[in-house]
Amino acid sequence: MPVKPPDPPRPTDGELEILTVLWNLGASTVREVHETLARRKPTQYTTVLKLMQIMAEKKLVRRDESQRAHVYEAGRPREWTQRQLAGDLLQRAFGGSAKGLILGALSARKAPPGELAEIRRLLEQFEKENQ
Amino acid sequence: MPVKPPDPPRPTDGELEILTVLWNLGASTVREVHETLARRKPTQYTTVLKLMQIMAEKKLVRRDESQRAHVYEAGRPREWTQRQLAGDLLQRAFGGSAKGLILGALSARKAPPGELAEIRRLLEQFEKENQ
DNA sequence: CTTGACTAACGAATGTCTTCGTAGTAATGT
DNA sequence: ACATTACTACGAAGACATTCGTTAGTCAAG
Repeated sequence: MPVKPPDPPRPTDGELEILTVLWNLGASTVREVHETLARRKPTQYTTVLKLMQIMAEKKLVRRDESQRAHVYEAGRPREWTQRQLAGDLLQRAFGGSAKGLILGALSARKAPPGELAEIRRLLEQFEKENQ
Repeated sequence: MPVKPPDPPRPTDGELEILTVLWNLGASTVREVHETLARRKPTQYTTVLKLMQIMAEKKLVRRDESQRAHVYEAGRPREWTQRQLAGDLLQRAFGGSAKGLILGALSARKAPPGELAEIRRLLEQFEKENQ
């Protein structure tokens, strides 16, 4: 019987920033991630390195050590992690009420009308699936 | 010129559980919060007390010390905190895309058709306001 | 062969979150 | 008055999270 690998834990704030870079760039070295991150805020190279090493232990990223400069890749696709995070907040802060979470999101940042229309289409999609 | 009180920080997981109890019960003593919490998971009284004391320092809760058993109250209404948390996750994990967050939430937990209809009404409301 | 650049690894310091034991104090009952 | 109960306050321990300095290995150029 195959053993199912356990889900990696919820990423911390710092870890999520690195994952975002990896999702945007694809598999990258520490140097590439550091360069991207350092553009937005001052960060030491070894800080990024250490964080990514820990993330590898936690299985938040995969590491390819075949090259001298190890190549890191996000362990889960962006959508999977986003679903986890949304579901987690949904339970912890909204008692499972998707309506509450959506109201909170829309109140926090007024979405432009174009996006609202997209969201409406998304919703119709879900209603169709669930009928 | 009046000084605006700074926003309290994002509550941690444990703090959010306590806030949820306070929002449900209204102003309460540590004992009341502990009793409610202990029903769901084993927790020491002093653990809850300590957490609530720290939350008072952080202004996450207000404390009325006029009675021997201090009375605590959530520092911000539930909706305000929910909006903060939703907005925070929106920025950190979804690059500000409300559509992404909503997709994540709906994928994480299939909402019943009744709730989907409510969400659609909510959306129409927002489209009306934004036109 | 030596030097310098690049990289991983490690250890330590600091801060935060969570938990719990202990002490002191006020209220209550006998 | 004394013991018991109900609180608050405090300190410390353990687990993470974050940051950074230092060391050591590898490689290429001079």
